[in-house]
Amino acid sequence: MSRPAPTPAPMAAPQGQTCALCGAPKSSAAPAEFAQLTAIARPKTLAPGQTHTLQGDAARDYAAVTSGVAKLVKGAEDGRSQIVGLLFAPDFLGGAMGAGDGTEAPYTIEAVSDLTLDLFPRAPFEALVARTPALETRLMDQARDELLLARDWMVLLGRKTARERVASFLLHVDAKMRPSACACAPGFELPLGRADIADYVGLTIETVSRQMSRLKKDGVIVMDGPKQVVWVDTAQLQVIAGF
Amino acid sequence: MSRPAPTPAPMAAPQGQTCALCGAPKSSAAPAEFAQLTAIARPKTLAPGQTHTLQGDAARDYAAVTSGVAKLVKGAEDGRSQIVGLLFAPDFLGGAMGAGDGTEAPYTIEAVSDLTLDLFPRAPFEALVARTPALETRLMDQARDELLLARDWMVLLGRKTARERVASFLLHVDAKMRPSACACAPGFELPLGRADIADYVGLTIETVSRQMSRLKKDGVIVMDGPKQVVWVDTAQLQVIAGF
DNA sequence: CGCTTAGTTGAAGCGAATCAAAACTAGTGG
DNA sequence: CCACTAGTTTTGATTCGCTTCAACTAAGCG
Repeated sequence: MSRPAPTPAPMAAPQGQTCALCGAPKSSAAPAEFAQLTAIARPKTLAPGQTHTLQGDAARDYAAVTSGVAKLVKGAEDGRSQIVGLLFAPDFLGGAMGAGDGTEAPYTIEAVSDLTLDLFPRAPFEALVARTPALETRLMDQARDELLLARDWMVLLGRKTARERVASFLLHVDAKMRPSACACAPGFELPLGRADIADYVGLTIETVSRQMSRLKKDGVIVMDGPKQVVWVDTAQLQVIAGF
Repeated sequence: MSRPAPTPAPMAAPQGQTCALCGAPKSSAAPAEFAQLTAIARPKTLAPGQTHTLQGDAARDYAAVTSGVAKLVKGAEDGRSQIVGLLFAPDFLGGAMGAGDGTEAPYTIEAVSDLTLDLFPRAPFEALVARTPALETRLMDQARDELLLARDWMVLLGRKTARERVASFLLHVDAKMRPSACACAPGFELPLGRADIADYVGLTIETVSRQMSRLKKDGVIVMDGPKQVVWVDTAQLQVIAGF
């Protein structure tokens, strides 16, 4: 859980990303290799709750998150659903499409917060990748990172207690929302509501709430309202989160 | 769960794979593009329980399973462990190594049955991949398939009941062990013991055993001893396994 | 034949889900 | 600014499914 993520090179950063809290630039400029990406990018904006792709639809374009947070959701006809991944800027929606042409998308992509995407039409994107080895490498790296994260999450879902899951989740969001470059307050805003957290860690809303209350009571986290995390004892959380 | 897997081209097949049950050839000959792989392959044999790589070790070589079944295991210092993937011939151990050079392996690779591997030393393998686009594509496809499977398993671990998990597991093994080409008896041998099944589906040995007994009692599966599955009602299992 | 290991079955305990209701937050309009 | 409402979060009481603990059975092997 919570690998430090060795400063991921941004996939596409037309405008410089800035920290939502302190306004400091979040990532350095995109390497020259990726400049051509911006040429074929088409921007798209989504409000919270809106979906970009539905599970079962044909996958049309490739896409990258330029701001906000999106979730990948699976399952659900009888109400049960599981979030299989969260996407923060500047993540790329790589594995989000099925194999070859016209295969149906394996999960629904939904905006959690206000979300902006860069869409890359299939044909020109694949052509660009074919003649840009550096880009292909990045794609491969992202796929590997996603796989490692998915498997970490398998351990969480298969073997961890409710307390451990919530602690792990907080560490994960902390790492994603507060890059080392940003030196603002030692807290962050939760981009997800309790229902989404529950879907991500495989618990119910009530259990998540109870565990959050317990962490507050134990002084491991300090909050201001249900979404604003003012302070976290990272070391302590790591102990609680377990292996 | 249990996507039909559109006849995966074998990664490396020095000798033709044969069905463990009926001896029929399991997969067609390897495409010409992959012939050079066999040139750099070094075979390795492992007995059940032996490990190929330990979680935390430096990843040395790439590898492919040529026969038998291997498991990828995570976690474990306090006894809890989770199997994050099973490898059947002719699977490739792609995501099994960390990033770049000398990064530590993210999980332990252990033989479940008698296992034979083809090892590919890092340098020549990467050189070969760099000049063989078809191979690179195969690698990418495998990574994507593994990611999809890992996320299917996240749904299983996060949201399914014990009964659904065991049914899903049986379907998964059925699909892996009984390729459509093989027309032998409508059963298969479980390559894993109850303990490994439990680690894979996130339950305890006892619960797995109970659910298996229930499936037998309900007539959904017929067994001869604890490992030999004589017959399965695939359609019924799919209903039980849930979405 | 005893020993070991794997699997099955039973009884009791516990952690998370479920059911239910109160407290809080945010948005809207008087 | 405050009252009103809709949605979210928190808290409590109870239930249920899985785990835990424990005994027993079956198969492999010196």
